[in-house]
Amino acid sequence: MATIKDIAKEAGVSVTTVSRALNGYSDVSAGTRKLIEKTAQELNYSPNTLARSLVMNKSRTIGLLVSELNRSGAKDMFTYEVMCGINDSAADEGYDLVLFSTNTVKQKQKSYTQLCRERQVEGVIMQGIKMDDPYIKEVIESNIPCVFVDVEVEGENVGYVTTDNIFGAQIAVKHLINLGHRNIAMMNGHDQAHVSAKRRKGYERELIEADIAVQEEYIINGEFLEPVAETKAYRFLEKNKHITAVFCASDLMALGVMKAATRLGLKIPEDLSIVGFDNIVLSEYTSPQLTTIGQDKYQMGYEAAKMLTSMLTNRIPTQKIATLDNSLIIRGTTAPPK
Amino acid sequence: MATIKDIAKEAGVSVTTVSRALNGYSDVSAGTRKLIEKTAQELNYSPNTLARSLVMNKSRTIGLLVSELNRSGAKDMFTYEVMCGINDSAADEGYDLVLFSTNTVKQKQKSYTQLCRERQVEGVIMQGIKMDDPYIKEVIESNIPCVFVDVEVEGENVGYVTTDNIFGAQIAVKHLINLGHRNIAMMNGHDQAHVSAKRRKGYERELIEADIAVQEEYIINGEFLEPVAETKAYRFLEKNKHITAVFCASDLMALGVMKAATRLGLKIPEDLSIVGFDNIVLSEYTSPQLTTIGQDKYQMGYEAAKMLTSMLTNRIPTQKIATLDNSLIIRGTTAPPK
DNA sequence: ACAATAATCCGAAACGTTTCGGTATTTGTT
DNA sequence: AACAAATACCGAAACGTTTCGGATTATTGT
Repeated sequence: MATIKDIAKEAGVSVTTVSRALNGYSDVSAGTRKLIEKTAQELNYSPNTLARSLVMNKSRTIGLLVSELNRSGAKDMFTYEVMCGINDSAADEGYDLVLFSTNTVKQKQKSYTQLCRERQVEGVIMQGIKMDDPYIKEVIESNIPCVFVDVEVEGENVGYVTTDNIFGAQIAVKHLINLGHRNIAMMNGHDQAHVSAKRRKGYERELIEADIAVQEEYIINGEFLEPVAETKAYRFLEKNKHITAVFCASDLMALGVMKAATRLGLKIPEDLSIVGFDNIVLSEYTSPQLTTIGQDKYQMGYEAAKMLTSMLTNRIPTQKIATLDNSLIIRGTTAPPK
Repeated sequence: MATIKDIAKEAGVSVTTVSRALNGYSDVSAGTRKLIEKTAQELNYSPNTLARSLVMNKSRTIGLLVSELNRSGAKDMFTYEVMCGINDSAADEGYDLVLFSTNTVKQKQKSYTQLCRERQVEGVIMQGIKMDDPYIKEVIESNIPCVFVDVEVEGENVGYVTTDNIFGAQIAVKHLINLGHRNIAMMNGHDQAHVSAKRRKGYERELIEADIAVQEEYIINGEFLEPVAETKAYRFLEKNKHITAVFCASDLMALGVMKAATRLGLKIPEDLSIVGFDNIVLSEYTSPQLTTIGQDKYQMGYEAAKMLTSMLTNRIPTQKIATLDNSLIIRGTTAPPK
């Protein structure tokens, strides 16, 4: 509980000098600096960041806003891995991380700007937020720097990091086409996810390139949820026996499709090929192992935090978009059609 | 950026009155309160928590110290799920959460007390820390309230939440014995984990109860890591063909054992029964699905945060130990021996 | 009508820092 | 020797809040 005052008194100097000595300013002699450092050590001093932040108007804190940070995120470890990256990067740059967990209820009570100002964060990273979330508009209007993960929003102080979702979807579908598939369905996420639109575009683009007609009814909305995907896939596959492959916008939904296929007595990959998206941990443990599009979630988090901190420190305009690579990981759920 | 001063000026009252009005004190008339609230609204005021914390000497912030918050935690979602519980509970009580991620390198540079004081946290929750971690001693000595997850440490301001690890291990082993197994090995975690000692004790106790001799060489150290468990299990099972079951101190290690068994041509569960511990998400996706001891990780987190906040608010001594239930989840990796 | 009490309000200090502007001392220059 | 410049230090204000003690006015009981 020793303060800078205590040190000043003990060392017989002013608080100004203590502050300047401890912060490495040049206008303090080597002798007094040594003395001050010694007494600081003795008194077991550690600075009060609150006071510092207050006067400097800089908290060196960034907010991490995860929409619905909850157990359902436990299956795809997406959130967690991104968070690890953010955490490491923030630590590297000397920023603290404070967790904002909101849900729709809380959002109604408190505006985004209020939330940020109350907790005095310098910037925020947003993850898992839907495109129609009211916070997005607020973020763009506010002058608090923000970077989104997997939502393509831009603005004066707003950037995002994502992977090339169109490309990812294209290589997934191309893989299926190369294997000889022609009747390829898509299990997409809900409409309000940015990645859904992109992945769908990639799917369609690749089909057109191979001269395969895009059939609206082959695109199913699985809401990014495993059970929903399973139910929808069951009904769909039951009716559409000619479908030989399905591209899923997420691994989790792919798991649902696999379950549905199994229930229908379809052998994977002989009767039905499946490719997912995300390369979640689980995808290696299904049998057969899931063919999927891999993206480096940790790196996404790392880049997001890096972008934000650079926005915070530089006045020169920072790169506000980062598109990371993704790649096809061929495993056991894809094979030529019979 | 409106402050309490701006409101005072605008409303024509003193800052004292504004503060007291906004904080619901009684010595302000209904009229002025209305006025102040209105102008606060108009100026889009939000309080500066830094200033508040500084003067009140309360930050309403709790630190979450996760040792090595990194990608390796991605497989068992343990950390993540506990965190969700902590987060929810902290939010319920009106506390903010700041992430401390440390590793052994950083710990050498900065003491625990320094870390806490710098970030002005009122208390901390520790997770995934080893028994020989130097921070533990510091925690007990310091007067900063702390609760551990899965480490049984007690002190004036220190509590912990865990599940009944001895009991869990006992019901796991009892299940194997009831199936008819007699030669049961144990894949334990590293010595520095508190849960290792407990689970081992449960294992031994149950064997003794069934009049089976405890063989030291049947207890293997898999370091809580899947690849280590796999290697060790391979060597062990190769030499000890009479072993018909192995109890693992974690699901992750159980996965390793399963892989080793498969490589040795052992059929699960016909040739080898396996039971894990934790009930991680993955355990449902192996084939066959893993029989394991389930514990509610979310609840552990929730209880931990609840305990901490109650320590923080009450001066009356709080319950400092919480032991949660766990239960046997029978799935596909256990069967009678041939 | 008068004191006692209640109801409202406010000034100023405090929390622990940083930093602007300034002063005193020493050194360097001619 | 006189002056400029560099060096080492410090006082006080500022950041935005809370809160103690007091001050002013209105209400009450007799």
